[in-house]
Amino acid sequence: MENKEEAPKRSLNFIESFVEQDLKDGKNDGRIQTRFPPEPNGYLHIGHAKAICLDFGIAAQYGGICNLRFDDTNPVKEDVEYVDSIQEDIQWLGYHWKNIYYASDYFQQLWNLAIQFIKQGKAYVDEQSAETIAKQKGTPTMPGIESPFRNRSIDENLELFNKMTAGEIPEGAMVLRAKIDMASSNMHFRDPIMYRIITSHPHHRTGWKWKVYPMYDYAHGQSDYFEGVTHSLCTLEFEVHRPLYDWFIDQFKTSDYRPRQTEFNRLNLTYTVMSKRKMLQLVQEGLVNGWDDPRMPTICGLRRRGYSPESIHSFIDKIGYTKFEALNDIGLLEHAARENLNKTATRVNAVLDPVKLIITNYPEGKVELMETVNNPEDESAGTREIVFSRELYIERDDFMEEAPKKYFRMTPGQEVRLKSAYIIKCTGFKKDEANKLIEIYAEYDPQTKSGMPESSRKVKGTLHWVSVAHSLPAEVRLYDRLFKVENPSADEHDFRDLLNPDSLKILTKCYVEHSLLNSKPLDHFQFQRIGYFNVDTDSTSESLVFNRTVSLKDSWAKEQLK
RNA sequence: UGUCUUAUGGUGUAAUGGUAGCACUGCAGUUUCUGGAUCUGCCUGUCUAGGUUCGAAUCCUAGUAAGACAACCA
Repeated sequence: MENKEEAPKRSLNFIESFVEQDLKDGKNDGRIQTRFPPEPNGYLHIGHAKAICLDFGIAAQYGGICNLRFDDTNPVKEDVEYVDSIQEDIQWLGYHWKNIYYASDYFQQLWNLAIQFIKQGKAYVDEQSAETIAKQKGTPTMPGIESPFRNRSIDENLELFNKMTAGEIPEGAMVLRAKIDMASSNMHFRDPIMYRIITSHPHHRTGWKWKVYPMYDYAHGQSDYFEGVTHSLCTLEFEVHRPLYDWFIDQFKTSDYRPRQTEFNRLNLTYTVMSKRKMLQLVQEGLVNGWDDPRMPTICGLRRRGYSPESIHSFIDKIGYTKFEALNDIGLLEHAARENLNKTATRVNAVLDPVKLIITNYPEGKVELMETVNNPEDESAGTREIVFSRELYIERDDFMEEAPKKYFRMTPGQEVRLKSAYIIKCTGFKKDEANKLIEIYAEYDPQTKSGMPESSRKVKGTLHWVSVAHSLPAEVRLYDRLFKVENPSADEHDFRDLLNPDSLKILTKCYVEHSLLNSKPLDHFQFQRIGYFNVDTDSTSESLVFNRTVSLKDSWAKEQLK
């Protein structure tokens, strides 16, 4: 008899439930197809990662496909620069699209369909100004009024739309509008604009070919339809667009197939901003050092900061998908990073704020190779050797002239362990005229080398260290949250006034162990007792630069706050 | 004086009419050659009022609060 333990059933989120129900109902011949539809007008951020995980994840989970489709219907804002970075970021996250499409692939098809709308009396050319059209639109609580051009003849509409298309009409002079209902309680039904004229900018793919460009509401749903998308997943703010999404498709669909739009909550993170506009401002005004500044919530920023794709997945998995507009604690993202890096990062020694420690009874000129484990959480990571000598650097924080009772580190008369080396006892120290500590003295016990029986002696504190003569100088960049307040977007002040002045501290006089000489940009490490760090893209073997991804939890720091 | 949507511990999220659970945070302890990690325990919750039901976080009604919608942006 097998005693099979029932697999713990992970509960489905509401979108998975919809998909499973659709599958059960046999909709769309049992096909599952999604798409990730970024506009190539900016860099992807962690909010997009949430959408990416859902779009690609649902497809993978239910044996469907997910395409990447660039929603490139506004040449004024879009650029190939973004097309490339978006692809790179998606791949870095570990996803593979079935096809790459562009909304611009459908320009002709969309245009043909627009002609059909005109011929059916469902669209008309309006030649009022943008201001007039806006005014006539009414407000959410007041109905709009109809355009005087609303009822012109089909022939006239056809002729004018052709002129628009041919570039004979100046930008802004005319638009094509769907003829729906100016009194609808849904603003989007008040004769939405389908096409506008843009002659001032070339499109990044079609050049100067088109003079008219479709608007989102018309282009997006129809592109979904043309592609065979079954589940069109987007964020909550598109909820009010859904009836229009459905309306357009109802006007021309010829079979049972139809894409279904479902909205989920977007990702909001504490202590940061996620809006493209604000991020662009931070970059353009030099408040951060570019889109990939490790403090930015962009995918490239997180990558450079040292977040792994796994930790991002894990984070997104933890926050879930609902219809509740939440504000997620960035602490959870940091937790996900620690959880992942704890299992994977090689432990190394780095001293960020060095002070010299001299082992007075250790022979001058002698060196020993000490074996140390690369990762106690992963035996397969193996061991390596590090160099021990008479003169070491330790952390300035790890010494106190007069220490409180709970201080387990170096203080005169107290024993500490040097990680992977010897137990030592502090015998003295030296200060300069300015009363600044410059040297610490200690004696080692030769019988306590790691691995020897005496080394199992109980010692409260263990310190990390590097050998003065064998360590490498390095620059270390310490990052903290970008903003001082939890929710900068909800604050009454300008978000730029809320930036955390201490979000970046650059330490230039650090020493790291010699093995880091061979490290490559983006390699992850744990600097023992300090935190998780990775090699910055600025780093070279002549001049090492590390970024702090996230600190280790520090219960001593907490203790001190009491 | 509109339409749509949402409301479960400090935060996020489950429970699909039947014991309100999980994760993060916090606190206490265990353990440790990282004051890390591990392990254990604890604190804290169904917006309000009615109704339906043997039974409601869940269904209904009404409130309250929050969000979205009035770009020739997506």
